[in-house]
Amino acid sequence: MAGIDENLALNGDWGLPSPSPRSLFSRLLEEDNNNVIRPNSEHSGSGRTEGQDGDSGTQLSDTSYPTENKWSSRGGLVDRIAARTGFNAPRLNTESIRSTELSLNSEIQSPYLTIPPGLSPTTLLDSPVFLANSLAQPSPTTGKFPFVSNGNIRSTELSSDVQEKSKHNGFNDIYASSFAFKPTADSGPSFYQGAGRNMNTTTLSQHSLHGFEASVQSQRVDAVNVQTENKSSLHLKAEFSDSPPQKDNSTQLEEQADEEGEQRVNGDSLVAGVGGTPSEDGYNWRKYGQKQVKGSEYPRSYYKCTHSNCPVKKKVERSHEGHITEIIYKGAHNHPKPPPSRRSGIGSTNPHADMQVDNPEHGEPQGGGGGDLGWANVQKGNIAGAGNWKHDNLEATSAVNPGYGNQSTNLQTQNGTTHIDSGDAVDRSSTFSNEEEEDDQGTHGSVSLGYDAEGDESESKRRKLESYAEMSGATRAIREPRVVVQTTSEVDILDDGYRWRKYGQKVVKGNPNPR
DNA sequence: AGCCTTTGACCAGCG
DNA sequence: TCGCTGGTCAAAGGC
Repeated sequence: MAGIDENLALNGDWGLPSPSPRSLFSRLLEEDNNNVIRPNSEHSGSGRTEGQDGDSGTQLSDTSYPTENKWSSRGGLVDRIAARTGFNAPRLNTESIRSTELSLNSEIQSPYLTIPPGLSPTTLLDSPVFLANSLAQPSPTTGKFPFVSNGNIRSTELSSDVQEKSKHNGFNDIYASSFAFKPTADSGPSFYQGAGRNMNTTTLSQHSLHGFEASVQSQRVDAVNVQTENKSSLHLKAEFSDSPPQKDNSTQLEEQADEEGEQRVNGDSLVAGVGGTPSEDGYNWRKYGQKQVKGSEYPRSYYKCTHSNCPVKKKVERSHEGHITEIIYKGAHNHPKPPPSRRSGIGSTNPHADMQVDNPEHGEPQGGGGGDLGWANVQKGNIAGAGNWKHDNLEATSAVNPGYGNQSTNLQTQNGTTHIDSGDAVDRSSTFSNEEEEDDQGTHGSVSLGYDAEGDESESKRRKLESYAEMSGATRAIREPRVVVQTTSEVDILDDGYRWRKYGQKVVKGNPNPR
């Protein structure tokens, strides 16, 4: 939506804006700002922190040179846009991170991303995107998990919470350690390791979202995709923190494949678990249909929550291998999670379940809402929304849990990269990905997911799938230590808490995207 | 016996 | 109006 337009505008940035119109730029910038803000304002009203906005504004004013201005003010945004459009996403300097990280954590050594102290997960969270998300609702995507029931979680809170909770929640780990991809993983790792395939996305219910709808659509991550809704956050955590993207361990991979999770880990995961098996996400699902969807490589399964009167449905696409490539949740549960005991054993084994259970709140959000029935998809969701899915509701695809709240987020991590898409209508999605993905996702990125979706759901899916496939494939193996953050929206992650000024752009050989 | 999955058919929306 | 596509229904069968 607006985001897209904005993006477009931003895109213009990539190219040199015609010099002529400073005013034009400024205007664009302003618009962008507005847009950026908008999402928040629109959705939640909470938008970014004033500071950010204000800053941007100042910068804008400052920018006498269009290009610089843009960058200065929105470098991040631009990048994001670029990312969306397919341009490279800004990269985080992992080196610095590593160093710091290393000092902190020996394990983190992995070439993968680690978030340096300077960059705290918090900052990331704080990033506009996250903020939005946070504002919106806690979601894995946002990085804010619904630890807080309401979801009004601020990055700061999150960060703090995360840290504190990290122990409890994988999610925390994610942030905290987060983004540190360890090759080894170990431990938890299974999540990641796997390689993930993709996870799913979860969507936040926008309605709930105040503003942010972050939906992440499917992300394919080699490493892991995590889609989570509120609850799913847990999954995310696990994935992130735990999973070393690369790793792969075949077993892990498989597990991951299940990725989703944590649940899967034990259970079957994703497939079975999250998506497939209902229970894995803590809820009981009944499959009521399966169909090959055009544009989708894999058949889509339709599930309904077996709880009486619970309107929640989910669509799960699984690869032949059984890995879930995409999960879309529709609606919010209007009931607490059933005891794990039930079938799949999900409960018992599933961390998710536990988590969820533990965090009823998470679940509830939606529920509270009573659920919104609408699909919250970021991916397709809104966009599609027009079509199949309702706007109001977000369609979220989450690999993990659809829990209550419609929040959905997808985290995809590819081998080394993690994509986080949050798709709100607005876009607050950010993706961390390897370059490879960038391409695809760039366009797609969170953007693609949500936004792209606007254009084509199918495409977004395809992209996802493709990327996914790619990820799983060779790409995975090849990881670069670097982390690319793609932000779909202006607001996004670029804002890593730091302000960036673009001081140059160059086409690098071998890289279609200007650097 | 109950629940779930499978699968073909039906329906609705959209171009 | 037709065709395409996605979502849902419901019978049959399995666990």
